[in-house]
Amino acid sequence: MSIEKVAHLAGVSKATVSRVLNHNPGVRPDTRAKVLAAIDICDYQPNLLARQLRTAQSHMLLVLIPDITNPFCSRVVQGIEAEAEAQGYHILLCNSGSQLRREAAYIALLTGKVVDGVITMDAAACLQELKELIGDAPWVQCAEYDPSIAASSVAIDNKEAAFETVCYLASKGRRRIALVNCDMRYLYSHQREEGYRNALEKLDLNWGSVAYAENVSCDAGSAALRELLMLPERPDAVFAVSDVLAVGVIHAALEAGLRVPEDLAVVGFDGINFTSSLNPPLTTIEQPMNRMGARSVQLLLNRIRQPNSPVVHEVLPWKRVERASS
Amino acid sequence: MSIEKVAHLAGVSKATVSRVLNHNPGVRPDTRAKVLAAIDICDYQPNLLARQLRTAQSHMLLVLIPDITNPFCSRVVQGIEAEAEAQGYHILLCNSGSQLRREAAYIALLTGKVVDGVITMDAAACLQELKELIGDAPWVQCAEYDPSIAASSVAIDNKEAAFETVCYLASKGRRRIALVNCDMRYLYSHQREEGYRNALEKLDLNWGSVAYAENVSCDAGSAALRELLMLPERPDAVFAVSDVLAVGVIHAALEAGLRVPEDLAVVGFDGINFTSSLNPPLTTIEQPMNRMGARSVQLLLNRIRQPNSPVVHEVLPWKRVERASS
DNA sequence: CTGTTAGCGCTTTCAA
DNA sequence: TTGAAAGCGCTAACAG
Repeated sequence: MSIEKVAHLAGVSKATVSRVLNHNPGVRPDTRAKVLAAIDICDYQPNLLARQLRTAQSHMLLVLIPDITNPFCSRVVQGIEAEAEAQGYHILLCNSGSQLRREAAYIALLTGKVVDGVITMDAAACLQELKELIGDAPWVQCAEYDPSIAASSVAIDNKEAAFETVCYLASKGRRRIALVNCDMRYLYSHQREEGYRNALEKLDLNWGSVAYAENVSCDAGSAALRELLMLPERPDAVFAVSDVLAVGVIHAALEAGLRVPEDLAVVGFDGINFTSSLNPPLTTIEQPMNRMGARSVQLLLNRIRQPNSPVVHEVLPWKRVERASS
Repeated sequence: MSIEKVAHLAGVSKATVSRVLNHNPGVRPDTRAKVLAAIDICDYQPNLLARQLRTAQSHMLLVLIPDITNPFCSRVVQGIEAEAEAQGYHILLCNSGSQLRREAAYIALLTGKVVDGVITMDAAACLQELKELIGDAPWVQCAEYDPSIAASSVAIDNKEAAFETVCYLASKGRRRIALVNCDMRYLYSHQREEGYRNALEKLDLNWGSVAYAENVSCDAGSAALRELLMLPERPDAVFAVSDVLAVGVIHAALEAGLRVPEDLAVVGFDGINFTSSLNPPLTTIEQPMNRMGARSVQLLLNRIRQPNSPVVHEVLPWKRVERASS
């Protein structure tokens, strides 16, 4: 089932079979027909490895994600996959848990020519180490990026989104607005906290408080709220930097006998699917997850096709989705 | 940076470099040292494509999933990925949306030797078509399988789980137990419905009703409940074949002014993460998602390493997790 | 329009 | 213990 057998069967040379396979013009119709018939008759499947080795491109993209079970990540991956497929590329997934050892194993595939480029979603704090491994292979940083690294990025304006969210809550009459943040390895946690603080200042709100969740899970969100509820003056609104945390916040609030939104307004971040089916439905800042993924692929392919195309830092729009929780 | 350059630099032959690379015994220590030094000096990275072509194995596994944003799927993928990595394999992800065209493009990588085997999570109804494409390449069916296909499978006993769940609800005093099912392309939807009906019969419950959700989403779950609430006699319990549907059921129930569980008990299926942070927390039938993924990898590797090892249909245990919704 | 030939970079006999 | 040489299956000059 190699190209040579097909050539024999069709009574032509390997080169001609190759031409037919690659839709090369300049093959006489009847020759083409002979070849096609031979291919059909022996159910020939080209060995893609050999082709990739020869052409020095694999049409595969590596995607490094900290946690595929995080709904935000999986939606972005969906966008990546769809766009990659549309452009004739396949994706190789590494669910890294942000463990450098696992990532290194996958990045060896990059240097080993098994993939043509890489998209990362790792926390900004890991990016310098990744830089060491990736070198200057084609690379796009998605959602999280390190401004000092010369690789393109796709993200939203987190500072602005956070600023506007606090203003929104204030406009609803809230005066004690707390932030539920996660750990500071993420660029977004810095940026959203900065937006939060700027807004408090701008609005002359003298009450402010930040609780840090141990990780991005519902339980950690609940724990963060319980912490806030122990304050001498309780918050009347919570802005959580992720929907998953917000789910935990609402859960703990109801458990503590508070009404949402009457006693405590809650706003989340990301716009993952099921938040509209919570009780109450969650107000959130929606990120264009599919588009972030798709755009990352486009920038990466630009880079792959024209290695010295400029690095770009793309900022995509976000959107507030108002629901009953605020 | 080819193996040849390294050989030159070290003053040995390509073969020797290859031996060192593959930790082949029978290389004199000082020769090895020379080679290692040369590798280091020119920062050599082996071309994995060439190696794969030569050895005729890629150490890559293809994973076909209908929807990566479905939390059940992403948890299984997590298990697959972890086990694959532990065994020195990488995974290539196809988020197919159950579109045969997309799957075919990925399966070409199987026949094209880019991957060594495939794990599918597609609905049973698609499996015969996939069989055509996959032929007799190493294949494991995960969660969904077609008993008539000669490929191994990993799943739970859905009929039993559904049967027991209805008995459990009945033991809590429920008498009008409805089923919220999804479309019947899935094997599990048949099996769980069968278990449900068997239990009604066994328990002499003469009230029974099934609502079919259009797809596996919260909204579809809500719609299904609304349908059930229009019945002359309303259910006092709902068993949903997926947690995502159950979230929608609870949402619609509360919206309709019902109390959960007082007026309506709700049980879900799968055991995805955030259901314990709902209000009320969801009772569910937990599937061993990580383990299902991991076991699939093991069976697949058995098959890859010993092509005529027997086909096995593995049945894993499930577990009821009782929470406040029932 | 088609065939011949030379590799892509690696592993693996077979000899020495 | 090491080297020479063949070849995995394909594509891409270069001739004809």
